[in-house]
Amino acid sequence: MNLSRTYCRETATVALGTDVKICGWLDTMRDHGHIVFLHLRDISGVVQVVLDPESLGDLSGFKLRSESVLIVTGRLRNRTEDTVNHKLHTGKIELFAASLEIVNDSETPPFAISERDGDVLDDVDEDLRLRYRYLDLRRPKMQASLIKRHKVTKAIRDFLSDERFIEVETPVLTKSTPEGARDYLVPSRVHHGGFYALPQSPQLFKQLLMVAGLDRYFQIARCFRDEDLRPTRQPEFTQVDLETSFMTENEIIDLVERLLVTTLASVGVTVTAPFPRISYDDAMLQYGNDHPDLRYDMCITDVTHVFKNTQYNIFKGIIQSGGAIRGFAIRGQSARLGKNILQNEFAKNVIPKLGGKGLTWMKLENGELLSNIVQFFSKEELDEIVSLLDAKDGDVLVFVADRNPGLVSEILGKFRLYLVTYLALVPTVLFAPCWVTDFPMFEKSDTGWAAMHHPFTQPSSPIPDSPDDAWMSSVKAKAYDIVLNGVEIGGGSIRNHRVDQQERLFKLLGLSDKDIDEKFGFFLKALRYGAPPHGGLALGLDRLVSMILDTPSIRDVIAFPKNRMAYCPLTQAPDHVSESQLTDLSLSIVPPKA
RNA sequence: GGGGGCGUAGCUCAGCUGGUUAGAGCGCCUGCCUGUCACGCAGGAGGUCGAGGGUUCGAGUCCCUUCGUCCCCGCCA
Repeated sequence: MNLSRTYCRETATVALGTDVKICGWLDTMRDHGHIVFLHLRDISGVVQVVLDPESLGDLSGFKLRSESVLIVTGRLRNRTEDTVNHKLHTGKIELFAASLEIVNDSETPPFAISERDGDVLDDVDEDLRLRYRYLDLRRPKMQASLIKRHKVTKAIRDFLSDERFIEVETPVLTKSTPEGARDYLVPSRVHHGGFYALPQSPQLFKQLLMVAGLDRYFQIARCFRDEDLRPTRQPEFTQVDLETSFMTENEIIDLVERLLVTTLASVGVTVTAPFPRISYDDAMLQYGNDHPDLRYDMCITDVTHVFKNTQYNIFKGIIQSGGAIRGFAIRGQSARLGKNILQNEFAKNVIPKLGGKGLTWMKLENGELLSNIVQFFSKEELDEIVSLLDAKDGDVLVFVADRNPGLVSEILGKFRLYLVTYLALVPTVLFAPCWVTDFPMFEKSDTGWAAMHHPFTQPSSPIPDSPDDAWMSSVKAKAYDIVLNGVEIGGGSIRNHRVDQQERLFKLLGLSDKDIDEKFGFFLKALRYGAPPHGGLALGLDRLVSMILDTPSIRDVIAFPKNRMAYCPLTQAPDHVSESQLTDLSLSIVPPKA
């Protein structure tokens, strides 16, 4: 029989009585002595194979072990009604084996690969999974993740290609530039003492492509940053990097919204454009951070003015010293949040850990505000609070007051997210994207002013000849972040296409003429040759896919990730290199400082 | 860089205020079994309790050091 291969899952749709050949791994086996049932697994799924001495002879000749590689031919037949497996896609049929070839044996794997009855085996130690990643990736769940990632990537490529974007590769060996994250460095053999840097992003190259007139560029680009890792951070990660000429901030936002709507739809996730837009200032006030999770309400409201003339001394003192009072409503949780929890757990325990001094809480029941301190407030004050927070019976109102207004929102923002977990709140929608806009252009650092987004971003107004601190601290950037479910999944900006503005900006950021020339001379030169207005954005592909699949870490959507220590347990990289390699590079290893 | 959790059989874990020979489930090995699908039944192997040191008559358990790993903060234009 010279049969072509059929994938396991597809045997369900092949006509009964057909002879087929399937290839894959031995998933599970049920040996009844004179008859053997086994599940054969390939990337498509699982199908039951029947081994019967009638057709195969003495079965004891087969050394069958889990994860052995088998090629089986035979005839597809119906199962009898009482032997149908409803949990299996191919559960109505089975393959009656005519031949069985054990193509390769397998040692007993260190952890289970079969998902059998839908078992999820994610609780195996991650280090072990990474050490045997090729086995981990054999698990159907992990394969499904990589397949979904592929679909997302393909949808992105298709969409952008249809929108006249051109995919261009940029160098991985490039030049180290100041600011930003720590670079990964690659020593040069040919250029004694010289180092390449791996790109933190293709930022400068994509801008040069705009100068080149490519008009619309994109790349599924690997980026590298040598910083400490997190569940959402790997030393190398993938960005959907794009840049356009002659487009405004609004046009880019619209384009990226359509990109995300289309891409997410391709994997069954629905989001509707336009996405809400929140200014940086509003986000900081209402959610306490610049990446608000809009799946939940509990929006923070400033109520400072309500208590201008309050008799409550704590509030009075804080207002008099320039502080703020803010709060939010926890909807319909009055019954679950007793006085004991609110006072002894939240006010005395949780809020102090978040950096707050205390928590004022009130419950609205039968149209009346109840709390341990309600008697200190006037009826007008209480009525106004109810109105401002749109409080209803069953709501719990919580307030934090502090002399530092920024801290108030920060604490409440953290408390809000704490409550989501504590109360196991159900999100109003599964996927809640939003834009955060109007970022400050600059932020204070230890050494002076730093660019909040990056030093190629255009300020919302031209840089004056000699800007003062008031201008520096108030000017906004033409920068925008895209946030999904409280995670920043991308960000971008309109860039400086005018060389005078870009030079001025570098100087404001404290770069010397020499630094500017050495690090960015080539780039500034390019801007002098007819650089068009341009701007773009980069999306974190790993984060996006991780959110779609709701995995705890982006490691789960990367085929071969590094562990928390930026180490690869599979290949054992990084590793020492030979003396001769070091000699070629004129390097020597200095012992670490004690 | 700071803080926290974890480390006991191949895997996931239990092991109390320190006390005989360290257990369970799954997996693995052997045998039996003709309709199972988390097959079943009978038997078996498998442990330097991460490592080193200390306290103690006695340490998986307490203390110190160290290694590994995960999480939070710093950091991440």
